[in-house]
Amino acid sequence: MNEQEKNQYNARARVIKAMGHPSRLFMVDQLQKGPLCVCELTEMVGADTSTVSKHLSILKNAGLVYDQREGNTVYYHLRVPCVLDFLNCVDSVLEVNMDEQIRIVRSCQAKNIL
Amino acid sequence: MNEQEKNQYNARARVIKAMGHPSRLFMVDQLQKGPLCVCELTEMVGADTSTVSKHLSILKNAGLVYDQREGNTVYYHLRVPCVLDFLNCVDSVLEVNMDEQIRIVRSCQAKNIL
DNA sequence: TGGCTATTTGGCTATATTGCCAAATAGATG
DNA sequence: CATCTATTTGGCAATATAGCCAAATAGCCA
Repeated sequence: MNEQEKNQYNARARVIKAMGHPSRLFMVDQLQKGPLCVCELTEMVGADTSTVSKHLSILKNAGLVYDQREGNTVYYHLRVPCVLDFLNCVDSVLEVNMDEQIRIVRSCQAKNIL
Repeated sequence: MNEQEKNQYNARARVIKAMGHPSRLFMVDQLQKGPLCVCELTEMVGADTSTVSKHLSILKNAGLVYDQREGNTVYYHLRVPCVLDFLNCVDSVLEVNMDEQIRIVRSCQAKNIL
């Protein structure tokens, strides 16, 4: 990894890291259906408003969402739609993991270890 | 987010978090071309072997890679190919961010702020 | 202006992550 | 068995992240 590659992977990792948190991932997922304000997301996530606001600013800094003020409520929009495929891929990883777990359990059962 | 949803997003976030590190992302990217041993990856990443080994175990625990021993070298394989699309999506986010930056700079130039 | 609601920011503690060194383990080979 | 190479694990210090409360800010409306 030379310097340029390092920078590139740093930038990429920053975007991915922004999604690597349950609440943030949930919010990104919800925003695919349409924009939501901080108060709605706070309600849905079930955490302190300040916490949700900070999560949103992380997503915003990563370029995943943008905000739009309307009166004194702020609506957040998903900026890049391809994030949907993201979740599909992650779910397929989880599915493979699950299959693997089942295979291991079965093999233990066959050997009478469990 | 009810309890079940919370568990689901925790599991998903764990997989994504595993990729949210420059070195790990780089390794996943490299492994798309084919399996590599720890020593090769260590060389490519340019960090301590123990560091690289720990990164690989994180990827392994997330179910993104699997390992296969051959003599006393261990080869790591990518387990789920869809991760390629992942990077494409991330790059498109970065591209949008870049465009945004340029737009902001231009607008400042137009207003003679810079 | 003053009060009201929505959101952001500052500050703090608890917890998690990172990366190195040193030591342990696994397998090959003399 | 001794030794060598490849890898993993333990331990530690530095740093980053998370989430809450309190305080500040932004925009309404009387």
